[in-house]
Amino acid sequence: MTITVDLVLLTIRGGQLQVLLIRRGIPPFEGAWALPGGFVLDDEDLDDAAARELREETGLEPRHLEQLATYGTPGRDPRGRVVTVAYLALLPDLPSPVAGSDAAGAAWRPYDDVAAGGLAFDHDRILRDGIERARSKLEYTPLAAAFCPPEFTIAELRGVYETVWRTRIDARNFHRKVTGADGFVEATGGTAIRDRGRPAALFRRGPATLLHPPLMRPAVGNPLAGADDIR
Amino acid sequence: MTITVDLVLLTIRGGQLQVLLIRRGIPPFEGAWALPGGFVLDDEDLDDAAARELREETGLEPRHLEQLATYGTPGRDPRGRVVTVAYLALLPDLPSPVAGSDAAGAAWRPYDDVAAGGLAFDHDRILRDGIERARSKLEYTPLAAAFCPPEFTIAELRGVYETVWRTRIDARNFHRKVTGADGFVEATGGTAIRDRGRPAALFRRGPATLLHPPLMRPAVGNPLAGADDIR
DNA sequence: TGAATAGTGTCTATAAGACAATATCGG
DNA sequence: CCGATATTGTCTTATAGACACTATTCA
Repeated sequence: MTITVDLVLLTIRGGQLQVLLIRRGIPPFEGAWALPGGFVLDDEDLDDAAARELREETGLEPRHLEQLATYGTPGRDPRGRVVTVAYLALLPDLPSPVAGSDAAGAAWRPYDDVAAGGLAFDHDRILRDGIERARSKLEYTPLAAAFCPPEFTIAELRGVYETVWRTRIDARNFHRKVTGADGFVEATGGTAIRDRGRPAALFRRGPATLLHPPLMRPAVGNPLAGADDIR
Repeated sequence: MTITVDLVLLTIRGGQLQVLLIRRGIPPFEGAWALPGGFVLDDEDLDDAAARELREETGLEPRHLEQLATYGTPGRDPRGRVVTVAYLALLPDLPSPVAGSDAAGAAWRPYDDVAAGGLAFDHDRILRDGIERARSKLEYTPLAAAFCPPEFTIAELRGVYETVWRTRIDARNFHRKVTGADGFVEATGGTAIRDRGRPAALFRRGPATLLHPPLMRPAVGNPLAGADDIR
């Protein structure tokens, strides 16, 4: 059997959640969009393979990279039995769209434009699982900062939540909650004027890795949503 | 490369969290304890392979079986490059310890006796990850019922939390919270006398798959615990 | 000054946790 | 009745969310 890694690379650009996709130049699924990925080398750890792919596609060192899940349904790749280990990475808005990419057809695509389906292989499902992982991890980890540059304002951090969760959050309560949560963010002392209005204090990510208590997104209508038993 | 599945099978017996282990009869790690597992067949989905192993080891149909993570560090198996997809299953206390097992040396072992280490391959780490997954999923899913028989009392459900979390929970507040959470448990109408005292009402698992709000274990001292970035 | 954004204070509804009180069994 | 466990109720405190208010900038 063959082992590959596939990457769900997410960022926020222009107020939209975007995902890095590659336009396939060869069959199968020629011309279709796919998640970036590649083969795991013979003597390479899975995490290292994912980090290497990330470097090759974006020219970036991993900031947050975590294993998502593994997909191995027979027939998912028409060329033969391929098991893929999917990884999720969250990136700040990059200066150049895809710096240093070795894939000619790489592009950031708004998730909303892609969510309807049409990706190669089983990448629609992998992408959906990655989005859901990101959404839920914002609740109980300080991961939202991974979408931000090293120094950011509370309003920018709030924008991450609003974009990923597709909700509107009260700026004042959010400010109190985030600055009050132990180890979530640390003031740098600096300030910045992002738009009009009073300058905002700058923060960097704090040392916490878990939020107690979590920042909860509003309850999701019915309590039966989100089944995640055996796939 | 070779693909295997390994199972972290957890149950609660005698007030202890226990894990199903197999004593290895052949090298490598001959004589050591290991997680049950086996090869993924050429035309078999990963989830199906895990379910098949579960049946072979316990004679049971899966009640709760979920993918845990995938481990593929070169050298983790001295025989060659083997990538293993680990699964987590939660089982009620079984009548016969390991009914229908095809592995002669299978046994339930208290997690506390095994947590110190000594398992074959990288199974110490896989087991630890499985335990942590179970602990955290009790918070925001109704999964604790997977440790119980089809009908159970609230006190038994509370015992699951107390055992897995190693905490003591106020029986009265727990009762109110669990019976009040929408879709967590449903009264069957029956009652049962488990020990001395007033008979307890029997419940079965409800339709909810997520708890809103979650049942939180007490905050874990420092906020830096629980890192789970790239491994 | 006025518009705009940042940040603080206050109030209220809700939930969590402590714990009293009542219910129902076996002996 | 007594001891034990189940279940309900009450009280206190903490937190979430709504929203008034103040602060600081640019135009």
